[in-house]
Amino acid sequence: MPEGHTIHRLARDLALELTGEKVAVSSPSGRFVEAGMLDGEVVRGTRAIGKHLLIDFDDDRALHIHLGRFGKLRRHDLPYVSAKENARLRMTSAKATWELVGAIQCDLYDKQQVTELRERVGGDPLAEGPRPKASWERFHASKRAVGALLLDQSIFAGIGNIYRAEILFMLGIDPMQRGCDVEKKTYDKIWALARKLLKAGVEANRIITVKGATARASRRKALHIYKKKTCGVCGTRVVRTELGSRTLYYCPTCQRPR
DNA sequence: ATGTCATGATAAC
DNA sequence: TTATCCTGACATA
Repeated sequence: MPEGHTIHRLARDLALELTGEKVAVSSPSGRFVEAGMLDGEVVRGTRAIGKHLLIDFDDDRALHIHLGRFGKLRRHDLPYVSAKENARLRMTSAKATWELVGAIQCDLYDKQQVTELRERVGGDPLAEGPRPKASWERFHASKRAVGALLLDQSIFAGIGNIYRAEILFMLGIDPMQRGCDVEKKTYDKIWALARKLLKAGVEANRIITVKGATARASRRKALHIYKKKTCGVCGTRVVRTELGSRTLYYCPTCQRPR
């Protein structure tokens, strides 16, 4: 299930099996109407921008996918024969078949739409190079709670609900603190930790934030605070609340207001 | 069989 | 703020 790390990992894995390949593209469910326009075309490459996945074709066209909360892009060995016809997208190269189910978006973008996507989505901690200034500016100008800002994709593209909880806990930040009251130094720490954790997430292909937790660790052992009952550091009962219209878990002792 | 919950985002009020 | 879209796993009955 997808936060930014999942999408970046998919971009990497898909590239291995699709780039330079002529692909058969169809829409078994019929809900990706433009599938036929890509059928038989050659994939030029793949990219992740925050939680958005782009699969590039000729003429600056790109297949744009956003998994939302439920979406999955599943890989199948060849030959793949499906009993179910619920996939919105099926894409087969000489190496594998990939099927898309449950996504919130799957459409064909032209160059202009890709540009608009880039403008709409903010700095991605997993992107190379310096982070965009606009990220801090938006953050610093906001009266909204930090806990809400971490989910704002125009500020931190790729962070989702689990990473939000883990980052705030690991840095001891009160989720209710207003963005405009957060020091630059703290913001920098958030960014750096997001990058580190998301990178680890890409490698493990899952979210692991506890140092030393193995790739097979249970969720309980892999995470600090998300869905926990008590704080592993101080034993305080973890607060479960709603912030930014998502469930937030935090420790009122370790993440005390300041 | 039915209910609940989930790592997301947007349009409409 | 809310309603809505997307699917599946698991719990409960």
